[in-house]
Amino acid sequence: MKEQEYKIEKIKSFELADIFDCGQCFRWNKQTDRSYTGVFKGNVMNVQKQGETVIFKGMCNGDIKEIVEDYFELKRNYEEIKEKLSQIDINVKTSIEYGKGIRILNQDLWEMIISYIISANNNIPRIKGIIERLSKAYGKEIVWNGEKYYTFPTVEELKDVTVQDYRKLGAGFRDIRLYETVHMILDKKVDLEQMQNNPNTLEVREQLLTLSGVGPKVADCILLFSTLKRFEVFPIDVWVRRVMNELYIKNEDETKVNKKEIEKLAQEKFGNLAGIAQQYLFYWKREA
DNA sequence: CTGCAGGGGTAAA
DNA sequence: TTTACCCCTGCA
Repeated sequence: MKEQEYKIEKIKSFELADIFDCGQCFRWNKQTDRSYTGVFKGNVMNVQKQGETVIFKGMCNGDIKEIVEDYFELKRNYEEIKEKLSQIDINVKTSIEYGKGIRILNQDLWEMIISYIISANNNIPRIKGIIERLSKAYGKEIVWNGEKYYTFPTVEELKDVTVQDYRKLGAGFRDIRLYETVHMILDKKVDLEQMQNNPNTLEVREQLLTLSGVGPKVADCILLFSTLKRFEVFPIDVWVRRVMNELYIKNEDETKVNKKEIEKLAQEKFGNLAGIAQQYLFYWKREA
């Protein structure tokens, strides 16, 4: 672990608020100077933007340039993606103008599984609180600039955690699901490494669905936001249902809109970029 | 101030 | 297809 800094000038498709507040991550917090600080993959990092320059500073367990390029997926050409999606229709185009700086982060698979189980029927401030307390209780401490930070606990670090312990952290009824999923992964009932190497998205999705607390929406979020990086999936929550109904389906009772219908529509319209389109639409509709 | 609905779903009935 | 579930917030 050592303190490092990395700077990128003239960066495109990179806005801090769009990236960190679009609902994909739970451990990045806005600072009083408008920069964001977060903990990921054993690193603590602060990101600030000055004009078209982004400055990354942090306590990193490797070369900061490589860590940043991997986590923010800097090789992915968002200019091209946005160009392509903008041609679909005026709604998508508007949503992209609104969230032009969104990038999907390459987040740890294991962390995403646990985080999105916690997210079920829950709101963001509370989700963040539970994850923070979980990390503080079972993760490793990193001190940086006189502040204490905590890494997300590994599977092994949660080995002896009981259902009651999760309940005490405020996880609520998700306690048993966390416990069961941790043990399914520990016992290799589901093999994350194998999952990471499996190119068949439907197969990986089926495996994720066997985990306790992982239903269709949570599975799709894991597929999209983790290192699995499957951009063809389209997570459907109440907001996505709302925006898809408003823009395209126009059913007077939004709760009656069939999920299958939304999925089909998303596949037809957005194809293998459905997941990214979902992020632009979701962020646009929820913030505006 | 108290009461109550509802939230970025899942699993069991 | 419907319902309960933890806990916090917003609002009557």
